[in-house]
Amino acid sequence: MKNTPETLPNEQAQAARFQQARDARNAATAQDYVELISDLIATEGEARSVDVAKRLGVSHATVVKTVNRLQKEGLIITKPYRGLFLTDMGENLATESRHRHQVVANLLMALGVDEETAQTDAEGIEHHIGAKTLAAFELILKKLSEGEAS
Amino acid sequence: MKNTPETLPNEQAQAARFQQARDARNAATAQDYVELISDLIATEGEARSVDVAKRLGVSHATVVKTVNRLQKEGLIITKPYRGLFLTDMGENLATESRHRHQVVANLLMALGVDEETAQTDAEGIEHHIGAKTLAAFELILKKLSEGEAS
DNA sequence: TGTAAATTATAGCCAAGGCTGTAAAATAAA
DNA sequence: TTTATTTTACAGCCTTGGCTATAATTTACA
Repeated sequence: MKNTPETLPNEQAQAARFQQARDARNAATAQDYVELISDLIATEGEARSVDVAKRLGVSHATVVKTVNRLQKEGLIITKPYRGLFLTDMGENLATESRHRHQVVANLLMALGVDEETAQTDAEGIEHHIGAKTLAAFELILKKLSEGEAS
Repeated sequence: MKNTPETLPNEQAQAARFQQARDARNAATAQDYVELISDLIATEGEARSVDVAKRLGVSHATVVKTVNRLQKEGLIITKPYRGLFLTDMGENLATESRHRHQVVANLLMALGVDEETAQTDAEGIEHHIGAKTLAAFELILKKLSEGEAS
């Protein structure tokens, strides 16, 4: 079970990788919120913070605080007692995030992972998929769907 | 570009997914530290906090603080001016994390992603790969390496 | 209409993980 | 041996993202 490398990557390169992972972690919250709000509006007609809290599995106080921040950042609009809405920027981010999520989940399932596991792991993975990796995933899925007479 | 779902997942199920993603995020730091310390010891003979800081791309003060926490958690041992060491628990976590990292990076490359991108994205993705998904990835890689006369 | 329930907001707390700046200790070099 | 450099440690600050408890507001119902 010895799997240590013989050499390490270049110092700056490695630091850049970790930095990118940290950036992705920090961006994840905003993506989760706008994606969920967009989904709630699409399926339920409205997105109330109570429902966001329930679906994220956090307290409503946490949601209120985070929503306030995302509102300042220009992603969300709140109409008190009338639910949460997305700005154009928020809607664009939601669409993009949802797409990444779907691609990741579909790829995992194509690789033999069951749906529930795929959905769960995709929830974390999606935030760390760069443009190149996303393109590679899409290409694989396209190939598989074309040659689906396997 | 409308990709909204018609229905939402079950509320509890969705909350559990987000919770798991948050748990993975929280565990990521410890994994990054022990993995890097283990790699440094293997390749350089020692792991000093200065080098950990440089390779993570954070300040040394941040490393000191985090190392103190991980020491309390029983993963790391510090011998001042003699570098950082891993407990058995830390070594086990490092081995496991490194393995996951390698599997993820190899799979990305097998799917057509270039090495640098694979390494970067793997740095974030690895923390969100559950046992089932890891097994699926390993199976794919095994199949590919067996039928490598493609 | 008036009251109960639901929803939203606020206050205050905590831990993690960043940072800068300063101090101390050990090592290396003059 | 003294001095300079490197390494480590510490103090104090910030933001994010959690929490509970309490308050305020709105909606819904009796």
